[in-house]
Amino acid sequence: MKPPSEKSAGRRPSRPSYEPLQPHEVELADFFVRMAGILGVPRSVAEIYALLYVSTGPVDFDQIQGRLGISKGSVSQGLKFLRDHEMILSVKEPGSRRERWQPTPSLAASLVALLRRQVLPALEQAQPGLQRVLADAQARGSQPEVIERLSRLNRWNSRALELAPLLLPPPGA
Amino acid sequence: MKPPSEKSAGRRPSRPSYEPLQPHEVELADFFVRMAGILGVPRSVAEIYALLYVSTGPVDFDQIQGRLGISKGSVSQGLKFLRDHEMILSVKEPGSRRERWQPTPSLAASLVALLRRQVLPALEQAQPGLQRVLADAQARGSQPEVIERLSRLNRWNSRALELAPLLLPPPGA
DNA sequence: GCCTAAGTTCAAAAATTATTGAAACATCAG
DNA sequence: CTGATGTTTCAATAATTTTTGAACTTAGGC
Repeated sequence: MKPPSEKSAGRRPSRPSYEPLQPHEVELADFFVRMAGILGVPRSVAEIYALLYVSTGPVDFDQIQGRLGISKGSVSQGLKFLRDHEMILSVKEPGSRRERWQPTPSLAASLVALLRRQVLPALEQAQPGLQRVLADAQARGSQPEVIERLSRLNRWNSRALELAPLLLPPPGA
Repeated sequence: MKPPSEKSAGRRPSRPSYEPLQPHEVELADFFVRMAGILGVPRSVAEIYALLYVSTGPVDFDQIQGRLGISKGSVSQGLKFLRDHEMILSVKEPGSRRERWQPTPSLAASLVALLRRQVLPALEQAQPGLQRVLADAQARGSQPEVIERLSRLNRWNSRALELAPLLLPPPGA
């Protein structure tokens, strides 16, 4: 069933070959890839997460690279992304420099952190601009309909910013 | 204030020139572009929407093209997208074939429709696959931790599908 | 019924985004 | 310390997405 080119003897595999994803793993990866796509997260990142998610224990760098068949660079960047968004954790074995990765306990929390990072800065940065746009429209006596639209947009933005800390509590809260 | 190359006489402008966006309009467009980016909606589409959103009355094809300085093709595709997602409405003047566009009353509803179209199909399509992944993991006796993760994912997916019609009511409801 | 203004289509070009891989860097076991 | 292992960096390339524009279609005014 498995190709016979694994190891020549009962020796430590100096460059172990890794199995490609099993069908059931591919299925899950596809799901994550698709969901990630909606948020603009690259395929390779979603695949890495999926692999950790279905894996029984923590997975190390080389396993990720080998099983997914992607480059070192991609693995490194992917792990960085997932780390930055607090979606994975590393566990270190004693006498080894190697890090092994596993998903954080709550996928929900991870997604929230992800959204937070994308949406909040946009809302914050937009705030003064939106107010100016509204003031502008009022000053130039635009149609009430337009004023109304812009007011509503401003109210939403403010409310979103107020609610944000409640719904999407930052890491240290 | 305005450039003197507008029209040579009091004649009908055979190819009218359109003003580029005003600073306050640019500001709003930037906001929409950024938000749209999060959902993977192209810049030109967001710009078109922003233009309609700040404009006092319905805007026609040529005005959109002229003021945004983009191609016919982009305008056509952008309007198609916005139409398909029920984000804009056309009003037609009598004796003219020309359509004039304005945003639908509720931006919120528009966004909901947009999300619905992206997320729901993914959830629906994933359903059987996710169940299979879980069954698979159980059959092969994976670690309880993995089983637990996959179960939770399944429960979420199901719940999301149940809730979807309530939170994101389809057009005819 | 024509004929033309209004809009659509879609293949090619441009722009953007993701991935690779080789070189640089960092760390720690010995 | 030092050397090899493990990881990151980043310029170059590949893949993908968006935009363009010219050819085509359609609708409706005359």
